[in-house]
Amino acid sequence: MSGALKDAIRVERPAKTLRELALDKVREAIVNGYFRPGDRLVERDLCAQLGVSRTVVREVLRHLESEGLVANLPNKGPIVAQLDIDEAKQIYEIRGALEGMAARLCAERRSPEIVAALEESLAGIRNSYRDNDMAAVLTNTSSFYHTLFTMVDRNVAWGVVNLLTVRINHLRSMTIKTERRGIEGPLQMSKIVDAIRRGDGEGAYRAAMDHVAAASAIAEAVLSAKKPAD
Amino acid sequence: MSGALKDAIRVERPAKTLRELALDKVREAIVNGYFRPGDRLVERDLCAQLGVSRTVVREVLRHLESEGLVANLPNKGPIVAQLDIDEAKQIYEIRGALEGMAARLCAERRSPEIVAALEESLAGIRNSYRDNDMAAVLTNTSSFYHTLFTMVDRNVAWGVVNLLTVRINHLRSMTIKTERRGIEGPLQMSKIVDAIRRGDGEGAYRAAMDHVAAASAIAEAVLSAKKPAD
DNA sequence: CTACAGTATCTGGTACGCCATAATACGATT
DNA sequence: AATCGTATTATGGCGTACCAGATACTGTAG
Repeated sequence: MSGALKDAIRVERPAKTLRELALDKVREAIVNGYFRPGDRLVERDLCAQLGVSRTVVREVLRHLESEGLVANLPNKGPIVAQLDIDEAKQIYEIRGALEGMAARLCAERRSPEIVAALEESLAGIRNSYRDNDMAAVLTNTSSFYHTLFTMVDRNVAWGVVNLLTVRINHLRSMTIKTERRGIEGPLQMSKIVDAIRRGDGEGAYRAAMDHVAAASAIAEAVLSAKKPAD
Repeated sequence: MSGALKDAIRVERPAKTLRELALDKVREAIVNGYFRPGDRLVERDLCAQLGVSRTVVREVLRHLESEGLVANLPNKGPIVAQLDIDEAKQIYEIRGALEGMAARLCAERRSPEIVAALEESLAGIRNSYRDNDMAAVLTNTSSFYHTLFTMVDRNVAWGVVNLLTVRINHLRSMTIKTERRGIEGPLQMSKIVDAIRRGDGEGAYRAAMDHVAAASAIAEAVLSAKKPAD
């Protein structure tokens, strides 16, 4: 029994540690707003709510801190990180640079598989918009970019994008609900796919940049409209 | 006593928690090779070596894990992450995209302060090369890029670059020792500064990309020359 | 009504113990 | 002697209890 075959019969084990489960739970809770920005995250309360020990909770908080989802006030403890408008714009800008890079690489590869995979994701997004299922829009959008990166073996960049994206997730869920985004969003993304199909690296780069730039502009509008009332 | 004045007399406290100190120590130990890639990081041993409790050690390991410096084998525990050549190339590529972006922004701002600050860092690098002080070369190079990002208020991107850079740190220390790097490195960086000085955004972008591309090529050569013997 | 002391709350940190698992060594059985 | 089963050990995962220091809150005395 040699090499790759050995993995085939490997027994699938849960393998998830309690800490990982707790991490996912808390991250999810933050991302979809169960914990609001600025909320204090009291260790012992989390212990009770999650049903795990302080050891686990502390490790989870450290992890989320290094992800930028949680901020730590000295001698006061962790709170859900606040997202200021400048930081959000920076994140969109970085995503633009990286997604543009990935789009260019996809275009230069001229592979029909890539185009097919991207179109499948895009169709999923259109369907989700039609069904008004905003959660599905988000996951399908993620999968679109996931294929964009992984098809050209850029998993590190994908990891970075993912890391940054969770920090602006509640913004994302607001931007996609915006008027006209249901039409313009998929339109911009199809421009990316078009450029990739015809092997136009520069065009794919620009199209990807345009798409996040549009999202950034909407996010800025949403955010500055909300903050003054805050 | 009102407002800003209150901070003036504030007693400067260490402020660094024990965990942060331990984090820095371990990261440093990994980055400059005290712990080699693949080494197991046994919690209880680290407790003894660092003189802290297991709780702290565990939090530190989690943090380094999310930084990509430590990998966790299921049921075996943490080891120092191995760096494969493909991942290194991806990291250099991302740095190219982000540093190029920052350089372009610097050029577009046309501010003499930026040029002055960059030239100061560059002079530091030249001096360090002349003195054959490789550690100083690294820190000065970091400071060069630090100013590149912070002068245009791109602290998030700087954070990303920093995060990625630690993962290839031992590569960096090998590339700068390479023949001719002491001449070509600063030369390429001065091209970045030149482009910024004349407000040439596209040129600055290309120059920054060229610089990391060169570093990437050297790193690839170093890495592929070393791996077969491994 | 203000100042101050006491108290509750919470994090940062430590110590210790228990359990599960993996690997290894050891011993027994055929 | 080879194989199989069983202790032992090492280690991570997890939980609990405790203490010190900082902060926020509160009630009381002047």
